Amino acid sequence: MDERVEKTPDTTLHHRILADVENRILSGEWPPGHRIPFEHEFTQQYGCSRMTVSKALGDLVRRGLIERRRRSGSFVAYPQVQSAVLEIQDIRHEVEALGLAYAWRPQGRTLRVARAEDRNRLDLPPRARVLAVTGCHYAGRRPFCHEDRLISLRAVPEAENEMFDDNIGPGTWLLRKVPWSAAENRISAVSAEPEIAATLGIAAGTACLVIERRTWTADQHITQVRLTYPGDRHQLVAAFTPSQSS
Amino acid sequence: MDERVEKTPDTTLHHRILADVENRILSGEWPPGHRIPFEHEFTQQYGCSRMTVSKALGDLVRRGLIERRRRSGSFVAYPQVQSAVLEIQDIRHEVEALGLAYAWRPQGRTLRVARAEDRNRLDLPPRARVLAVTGCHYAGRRPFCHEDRLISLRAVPEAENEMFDDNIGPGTWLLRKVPWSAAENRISAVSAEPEIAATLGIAAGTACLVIERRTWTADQHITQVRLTYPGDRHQLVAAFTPSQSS
DNA sequence: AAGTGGTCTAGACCACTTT
DNA sequence: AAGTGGTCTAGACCACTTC
Repeated sequence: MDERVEKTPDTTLHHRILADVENRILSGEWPPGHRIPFEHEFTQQYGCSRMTVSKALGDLVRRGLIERRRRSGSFVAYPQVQSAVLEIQDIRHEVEALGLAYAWRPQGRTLRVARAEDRNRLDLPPRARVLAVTGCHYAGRRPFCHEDRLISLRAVPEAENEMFDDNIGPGTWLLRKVPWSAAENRISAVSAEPEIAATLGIAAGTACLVIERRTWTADQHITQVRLTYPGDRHQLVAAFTPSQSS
Repeated sequence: MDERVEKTPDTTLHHRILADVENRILSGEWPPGHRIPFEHEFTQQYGCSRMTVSKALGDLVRRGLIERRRRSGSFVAYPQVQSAVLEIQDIRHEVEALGLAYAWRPQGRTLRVARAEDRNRLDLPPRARVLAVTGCHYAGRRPFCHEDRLISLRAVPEAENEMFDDNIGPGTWLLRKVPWSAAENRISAVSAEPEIAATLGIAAGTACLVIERRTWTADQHITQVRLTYPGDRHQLVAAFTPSQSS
């Protein structure tokens, strides 16, 4: 009680408010459905302005811990949907982060007018031209992941002259060439087909983790890729409610 | 230019700023590394205060589209890590959302002092008591997902008297009993073992999607669960850069 | 030394929703 | 009708970083 302990904030005020409320929720002191204090009550308790409280509570909404309703107040949310954050790296970085040498070895490269199957993967207009690329990513000497990719030449015309041979995979190449994009990932499990199994050096039928990703910019689809990982060697980790925000 | 067109904002100002910047980035007009205008330039352009600009740019940082550095400015980020948002539902809701009847059928229930294997799954002190539960979730008449769960009786003592028989799976039960929690998910692919394959009605060795989830509250571990989905029937969808925020 | 973003204030008006 | 949260302002001080 003596000595000005207030000297070292060491953290921001809105972060302290956020952490305090979060602890009360995670400890069970404030169960789901519980009405937490109003903004003006927090301002009194912490001796701060409404905006500071508002920022903290807004972050809690973003994390899914509370819901806010006008005229009613703010309530602890019922945890029905867990929105987890999944970090998806570029494969080159993924491999190098493991301390292994990265390599890309191309297998096939086909230029063609989009078939019905292609247009299904990429949502293209009729007669659009696409580039289909297959190959394998290596971590050290072991196959790491098989790639089967479709690139829209309308979105990335430069790809037509690119051979993807000198250890630069199409994913890495596109990352440099196409400025920014949004994506959707679908994750599933499949039994490896014979050709892919041979590439990966596993028995046909082995369970594999498959990530299918569609990527687009503001107005058009760029690429669709099907990445096949040997299931027993790869794990995706998604942490829910990470400790950081703001 | 005539008529006050300013009448209908129809959206908030900070959201308009955010959308404008996002479009410039996704269209490629502002490539990675590009320095975007300073806050005070935005305030002039939009005729607003700094806090409004700050909120918009802060949201863009959260989405991973820009990075901000003091004294230097704000820059379009290099898209190396895609942090995708994965929505993980309670299985009951997942099934009912498909318009199918949900059912839970228990298979095994064992009360025991934690073995080494159990303590590895749940990070418990020696001699802690745990409840192991196995069973299957059904969508309509078809098996939907096999569950293999470990519950810490230290964290949830009431579970000792719970039988999990009347269509309330342990996940749903825990969701009601334990107020709020954080979790970590690990996603991988495995070949179905004979017993699980029999439960799911698939051939042994079929590729399955496995989600392993550990859940804890502020201070202690609650439960660990291993969910096995038939790989060809289930997909996880993770959207990157969703259109909403704030 | 100067300029950036990070934080915060003490107000204000408004939209929405429940009473 | 009243009270909540949502948005916004026009300032302010500070920390950090590059100059």
